[in-house]
Amino acid sequence: MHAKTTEFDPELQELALFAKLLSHPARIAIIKLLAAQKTCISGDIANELPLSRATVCQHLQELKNAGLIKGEISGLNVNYCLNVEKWRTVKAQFEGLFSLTIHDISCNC
Amino acid sequence: MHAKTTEFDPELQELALFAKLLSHPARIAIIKLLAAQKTCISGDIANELPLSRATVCQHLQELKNAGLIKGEISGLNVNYCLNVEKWRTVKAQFEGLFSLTIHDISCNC
DNA sequence: TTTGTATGTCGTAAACATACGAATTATAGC
DNA sequence: GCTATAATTCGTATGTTTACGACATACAAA
Repeated sequence: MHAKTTEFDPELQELALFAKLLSHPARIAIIKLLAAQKTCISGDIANELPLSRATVCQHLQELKNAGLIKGEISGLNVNYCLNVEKWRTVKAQFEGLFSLTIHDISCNC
Repeated sequence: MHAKTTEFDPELQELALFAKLLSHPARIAIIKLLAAQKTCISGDIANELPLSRATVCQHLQELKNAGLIKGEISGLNVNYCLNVEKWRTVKAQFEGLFSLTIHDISCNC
């Protein structure tokens, strides 16, 4: 994050961070897989995506650091799942933005 | 956009691009200002944000290139406004994501 | 036509994101 | 203990974003 972004309203900063999480198709794909419980296992997730294991792992860590997913070691595998609590928070933030009342009557563009 | 992102489902790519638009607090702030019609004029928008005019202009162009806002010259000023049509499209895409049914019962994390 | 004001573009520096091979860690099973 | 396997971290190359001063453009009004 650039230094300047900290000068914005904290709510705006948080929403921008959530948006950044969703700003790569791999991360959206991961969230969708986990929501559908098609697979939990790191390797299986990597196999579903057109990226190397290393890159997928990087995206997984990004989602994990943000608290949006949780990971749990199970033998040789690692199971990931959505943090439903956090997902609800993200959803609520976006819904706040999208429920803005739009006053576009006086606009001539 | 990296070459690899084109290998994902086009719907996912589009949503990721919309998310990228919202991934900077300045751009969210601009959208909120325009939605509230607090101001339309480029210079006034710049004055509301803790960034230089040049940088704000860059963010405005980014939103404009994506079709999310429209700009119209009016004498010395430029009036911007939200493209309500496009905003509805963005909203619908996100709502699609957030209306995912979550199957987290079998997950132990 | 000159001057001032509002915008936008250019060039560029610094920070950040994406991607992956190679090395590392950690567990399972022999 | 060894070996195989799964996952992650490291190092690094490449591309993108953010930020802004300086310059360019375009209109208005003196």
